[in-house]
Order: sequence, then C-alpha cells, then structure tokens
Amino acid sequence: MRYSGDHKAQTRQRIVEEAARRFRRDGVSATSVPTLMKALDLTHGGFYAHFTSKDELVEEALRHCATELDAVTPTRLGGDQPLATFIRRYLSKTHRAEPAKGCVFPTISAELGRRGQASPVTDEAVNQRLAQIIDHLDSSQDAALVLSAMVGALMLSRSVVDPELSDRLLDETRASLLRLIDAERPDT
Amino acid sequence: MRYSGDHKAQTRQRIVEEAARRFRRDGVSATSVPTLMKALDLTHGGFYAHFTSKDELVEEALRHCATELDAVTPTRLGGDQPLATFIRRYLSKTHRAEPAKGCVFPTISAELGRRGQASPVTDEAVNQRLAQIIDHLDSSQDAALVLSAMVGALMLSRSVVDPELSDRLLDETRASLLRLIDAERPDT
DNA sequence: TGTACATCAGTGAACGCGCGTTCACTGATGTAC
DNA sequence: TGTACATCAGTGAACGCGCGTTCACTGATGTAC
Repeated sequence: MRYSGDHKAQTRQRIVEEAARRFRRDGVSATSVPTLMKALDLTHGGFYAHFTSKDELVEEALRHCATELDAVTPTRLGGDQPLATFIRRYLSKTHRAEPAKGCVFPTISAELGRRGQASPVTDEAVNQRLAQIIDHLDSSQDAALVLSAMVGALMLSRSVVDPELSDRLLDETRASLLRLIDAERPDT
Repeated sequence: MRYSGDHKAQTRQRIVEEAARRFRRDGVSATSVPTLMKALDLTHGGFYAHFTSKDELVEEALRHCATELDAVTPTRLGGDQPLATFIRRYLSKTHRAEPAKGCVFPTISAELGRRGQASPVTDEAVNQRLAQIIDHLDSSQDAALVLSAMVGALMLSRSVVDPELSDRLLDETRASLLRLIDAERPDT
C-alpha cells in the first residue's frame, strides 16, 4: 500500500509515543518490538522502515519523555506556590497509579544506569532534562534533595506491596517537602 | 561425584550470594541462570538441584539483600550521630561505585514494582525491611523523606552520564539531609 | 583393613520459546501521459 | 477524464541467538559388610 503525505511521519510518531508509554510502564528491555507493533495494529517487520534498531527507538522515546516532562515541570519559580503545586502533583496517587504517563526517572533511571556498560544508548536528552530541572529548582539550596526525594518516594511507593506503606511513603515525603520549602521562604 | 556434609548447602549459598550481587549490578531479568552458574564454575543444569525455578532464587536473593542491609542500617537512633554517619555512608562515592555490594532499593525497586503484575514474586522480605528502616528512622518526623531522598539520589547519581551532575546530586543531597536532621535536633 | 555398592551434586545435550533483525513480497495510491 | 505505471509503507516467513527448564548421565565419595 502506498500512503500519502505525512502518513509515514504519523506512524513513526505513534510508535514513539506507544514506546514511551511502555518503556515507562514495563521497562525498556521488557518491551519487545513485536509486542509494541502489535499494540499499534502493525506487524514487526514494518518497524525497520522507521528505525534502524530498537536502540534508536529508545533514544527517540527518551527524548519524547524528556520533552513531555515540560508539561509537569515548573518552568519558573516565581514564588513557592508553583513549586508546592509541582510537589503535590508529582507525589499524587494519580501519578503513582500511572507510570506510563508520568515522569521517566522513577521508572527507568536504574535500567539506564546499567545500559551504559552494556549498550551505548546515549540518554543525553534525559540527562539534560535532569540538569535543567535542578537548575530551575536551584533558587532553593535544596534542589537536589527535593528532586531526589520526589523520584525516590514515587519509585518506592510503586514497588512496595503493602498499600499502607505505599501511601505513607507518598504522604509523609510530600508533607516533609512542603514543610521544608515553606521554612525556606517564610516571607512569601 | 558425591560430596559430603554441607557441601551442597555451601554451593547453594554461593549461588544466592552471586545472584544477590548480579541482581543489584545488572538487574534481575538481565541476569541469566547459565551466566550466573558459569561465574561460579558450574553448569546451568545443576542449578535445578538447588532451586525449582529462577523465581525461587530471586526471592531468596532478595531475602539475602534485605539481611545484608542490617550491616549498613542504623539499628538504633540514640542520637543523630549514627543517622548522620548512615547518611554519609549511604551517599558516598564508594556506595555509588559498587551497586553490587550496596543497598537493593536504588537498583531493583523499579523492576520489582513491575514484576508484581507479570510474575508473582513475593518480595515480602524487601518490603518488611523497608518498613523496618522507616520505623527505625521514625523518631524523626521526616523518615520517609530521608529514605526517599537517599534512594533517589543514589539511583539518579548512578544513571547520570555527566560526572559533575552525578557528584552534585550526591553531595548536595547529603548536605541538605545533614542540615535537615541537624536542625531537627538542635540540642544534641 | 579391604572391597562392593549406593548415593546424588554436578554435567551437558536438548526442548520450546520469544527476542532483534532481515528480506522478498504486496497492493493501494500518487503521478505521468 | 481515463489508463498504465512507479512508489514504498506495511506484511509475514525466516534467521541465529540466548533464555528457562528438563533429563539421562557420570563418577567421586560415604557407607555396609
């Protein structure tokens, strides 16, 4: 079949978006090319009309995740209200329940840390995004703490079996962070 | 060949320990039974004289990791000195460099969170250990924050490509945490 | 003490399976006339 | 406007590979006599 105009570009985009969802939900190595394509009602062979390898898709999907993050990240820190809102959204039960739509770091950072040795995936985009977030938060001295705690709490709350412990990790970390950033800016 | 006494138990223990190392270094699914056995100068077939399945080994290795944690975890919080020491050790460059010997949470929590759906691995031991740590820290109100931040910072510092950013995550989070727990106990 | 036998930890070929990737192909549609 | 042809996104059988697991086996050593 021949399709016209931007049909191919659209398909490519659908693959990237579905991959970005699945990489976050199931992990990179647990997401196979055949399964991914089937989910889009395509066959696995067609994949290589769009990407030269799975690794190329990984890079592109990570870039997509990093870009998507813009939507959730506070781009300006004009006061602590946006930061507090960011923390509340990040450490929400909605975010915990939907890793596929959420932040990349809690789901695939550990896997990416290992990929470095095995396969040469350049996760430049993700790294840059991480640096950017820290810089944005940097008006506060505790940027690294705030980021690390959010990522850690979300990851742990997802991995824990006991629902009570899971809630506790989420709720207590959120409360502590909000208290912390409030103490830092008592005048606003 | 026939071996006597506790030879079999010793081999089993060697398998568990090597698995615990590799699961943390490479991840659970990236560690194969044949590779694991080869590392111990054994053949893959013999594995099933010790375990009924890889999943059984996963459970046992996680139990092993949880127990090992005792060595690094502050068992008593008689003052903030032990907690401060714990934080310094946890967020050290040594710990960052050696995931195989370190804490389980930063390396396989994300993977375990997903395993829940796919395969029925009961990571009870790991869960209990997590709850215990929080309870130990609980004399401070920020137990969940402290734990989440340490786990998150270590994971992120390992996954990041830029060494400067990696150091920054480790150093700034450590500094923030030490400042935080110091502020909480100004009298000690 | 010396010999015959039973044990069973460990061996390695073989299984079915899904992976990433290749490749000859198909056939609906855009384009040329 | 109508027809012939070229295009190329997507198809699906096939590849080599490593996985988890099975199983008939081996052979050094403990035990019985």
